[in-house]
Amino acid sequence: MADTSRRRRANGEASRAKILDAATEIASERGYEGTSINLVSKRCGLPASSIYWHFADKDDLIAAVIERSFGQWLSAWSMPDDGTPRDRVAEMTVQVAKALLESPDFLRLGLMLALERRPVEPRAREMYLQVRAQAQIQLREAAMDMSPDLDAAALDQLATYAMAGADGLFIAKEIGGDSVDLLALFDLHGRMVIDAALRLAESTRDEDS
Amino acid sequence: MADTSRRRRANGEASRAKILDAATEIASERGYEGTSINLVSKRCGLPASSIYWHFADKDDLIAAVIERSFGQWLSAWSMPDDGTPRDRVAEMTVQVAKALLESPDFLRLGLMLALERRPVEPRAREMYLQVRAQAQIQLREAAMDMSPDLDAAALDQLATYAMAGADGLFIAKEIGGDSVDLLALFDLHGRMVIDAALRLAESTRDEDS
Amino acid sequence: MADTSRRRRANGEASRAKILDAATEIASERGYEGTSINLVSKRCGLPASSIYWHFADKDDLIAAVIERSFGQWLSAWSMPDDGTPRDRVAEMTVQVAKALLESPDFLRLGLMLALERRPVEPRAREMYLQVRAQAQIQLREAAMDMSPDLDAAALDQLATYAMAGADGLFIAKEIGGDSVDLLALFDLHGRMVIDAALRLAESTRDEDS
Amino acid sequence: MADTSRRRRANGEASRAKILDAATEIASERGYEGTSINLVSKRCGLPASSIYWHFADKDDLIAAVIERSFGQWLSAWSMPDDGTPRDRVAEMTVQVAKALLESPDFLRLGLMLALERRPVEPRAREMYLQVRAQAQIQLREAAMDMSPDLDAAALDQLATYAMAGADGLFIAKEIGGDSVDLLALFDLHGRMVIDAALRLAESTRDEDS
DNA sequence: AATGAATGAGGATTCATTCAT
DNA sequence: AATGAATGAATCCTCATTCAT
Repeated sequence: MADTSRRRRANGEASRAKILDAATEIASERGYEGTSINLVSKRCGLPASSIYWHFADKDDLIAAVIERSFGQWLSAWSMPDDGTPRDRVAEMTVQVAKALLESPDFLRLGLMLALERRPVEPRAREMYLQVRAQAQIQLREAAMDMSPDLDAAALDQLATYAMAGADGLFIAKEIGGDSVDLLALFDLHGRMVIDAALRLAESTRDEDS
Repeated sequence: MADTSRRRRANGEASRAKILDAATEIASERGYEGTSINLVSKRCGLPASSIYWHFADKDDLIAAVIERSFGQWLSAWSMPDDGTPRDRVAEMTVQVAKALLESPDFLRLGLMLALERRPVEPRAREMYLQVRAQAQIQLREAAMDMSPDLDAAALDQLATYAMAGADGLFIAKEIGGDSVDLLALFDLHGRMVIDAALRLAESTRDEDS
Repeated sequence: MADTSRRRRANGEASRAKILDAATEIASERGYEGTSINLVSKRCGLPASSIYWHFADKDDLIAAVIERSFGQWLSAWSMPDDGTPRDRVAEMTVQVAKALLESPDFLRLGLMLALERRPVEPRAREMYLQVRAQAQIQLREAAMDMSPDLDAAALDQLATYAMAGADGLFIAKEIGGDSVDLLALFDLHGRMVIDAALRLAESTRDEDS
Repeated sequence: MADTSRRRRANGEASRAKILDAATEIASERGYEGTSINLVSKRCGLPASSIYWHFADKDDLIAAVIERSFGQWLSAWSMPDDGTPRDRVAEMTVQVAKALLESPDFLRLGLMLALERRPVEPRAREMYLQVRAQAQIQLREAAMDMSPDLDAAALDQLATYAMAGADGLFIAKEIGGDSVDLLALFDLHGRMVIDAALRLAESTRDEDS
């Protein structure tokens, strides 16, 4: 009896989660426009009108998808803080690669949203871009940690290049499927980024002298 | 009178072009689902039914968009065939970067299509993936040209990495806008790919010995 | 504790009043169909389900609005019982005009309900029409008081004309806003009604002779 | 064959008219909110989506209802231009009364729209109010024609009073049905308005002396 | 006395597509 | 070569109402 009442009370949250699960699946497969409320309703078992009890509108729903997925994604990797800078970059690279493999939904939907340029920008796109910007800052800090001599522009370039590689490899994996060895490619990318840091540091020194 | 009839004939192609222009704009802004025939009709000034005179259905229209955009994209760059391998890679890198800057519609739409995973896959997606696969083969050949010692797996990896960088940098430019110096990043990427080729060649030799 | 429980008890009435306030506002702005429970819920701050605790259904709610508004409206004026018949008519006219100015909600909603002709007639419409019918009887009695010689048909006509003027002037005020001097127009109307009574009395005598 | 093709070509207009007929009926019975596109669709036999070929949206549809009804209404009466002013007023009064009896839809819907006070005012309301304003101007001119001595304020008052009477009597007829002799009441109203003109002229003269 | 959650029916509107001309 | 008109299915979302707590 106590359980029943607890379950009843908790149903709100449970339903919300069921809706978000369904919406995440569908949105990461078909993008913003392709995610119809009806489809979500069928997938989660609740009537469409119930979705509107939990979310103001479709925009709100998909923004919530990004928000929740972001939390899960964040918890999947963390900046290591011991070892040489190189070791730490290598470790981080592996973590990011694994995170990409484990929860591709977030990135796939995010990239689709990011590529769109519709007149009224969905709130979800804005949220995803903010998340990306934060990640970029972390990458820049890691770059600074590794090559403290680099100037601001070089750090930006490095961080952008590092993230671009991650995005591109993710897409390669999405398209190529099992024929793509994401871990090996990320390993290569990690080493390339370290090389790039050295190269940029060199050219910085050259300019100074 | 003769002029009029000639113009009438010519209008067929002109209308087709107007429709494709509108559809390209919209599809590269909003993806496959977001491109409604009605919207295209409004943007190109022709009634929706006229679109169906020129194209069998929506799928056919968007496939035609990819087809035409691909032609334009192809004509924007060509594989150089003189100089050292390094020079040729560098030259090609610049050309690709410039082509991305000049006609981003093709890649933007292509990537959106590639990321989507809907049950009935649009013909346009299939077309884009084929184009991509061809490009990958060319990249592999360029890599073999540059480092003839590499084994098949290494060549694949290199071509995949080169293309991933291009995709990722394109996305960075799309999101970052003017704050991203695409040419400089592509230049960096070109050099990184050459380095990677050397590195992979080294490790191949190490394994052999 | 005693206070709390008392306040809890009192909240019942207070909530009911808050709901009725919101419903009155909305219904007099948008009519029967335009008054959605959700809108009322948002305006009064109570959840929709709470509205159903106080009222059986939407029909019941709007009927209650009419009922309460009618009470307020009634208390805003009373039939004077001294002076000459003319003075009493004049006094009543002013009172009605003032009541219209002070609480236009009742009449606005009432007239909207009266004009509608939907298959299932709302209870509120029925209530409003009854109130109107009673008012008409009172007007007829006032007319009889003033011109005792008039026959039944003339009395009906006079009462109808008097009320029609009031309705029409109310509408003029609603549409014209500040540019309409309702008191002056009601004053004119009052005098016209008295004239009409005399005129009808004359023609009655003419027919008799 | 010629007939068929003509009819086919004319179908657009015919469908538009069928839709407007149905919408007029429903809107004048149930007001703006009560007029659902689905109901109109059922009444006119065309699918709901066809209504959107002819009208941009519901607002546009109901505005078109007012526009068309207004044309029909206008053609139902015209200002007479011979006889004494009194005769002309009397004649006009009869015409207005008959027009009210013949096409009550326009006025009923118009009054419902006029009474509403919703945040975003329907275009149809705006149109009805413009029509009303024009009618008021005509009434004012008739008043000036009859009592040239009246000052501007008195003319406004007179025109407002005349129109208020018409509105009020229309409502009385709507509510009272057959028990209300609209022609007799309008006749009374016409005479009252003439009396009022004299009265106002008198008081104007008094003030002057 | 109140409310969070749910729900089926219906709201307006857009969809891709067809067809007669 | 083109288009006005039509159409059924689907879109997002709101409706009045219920019910367990």
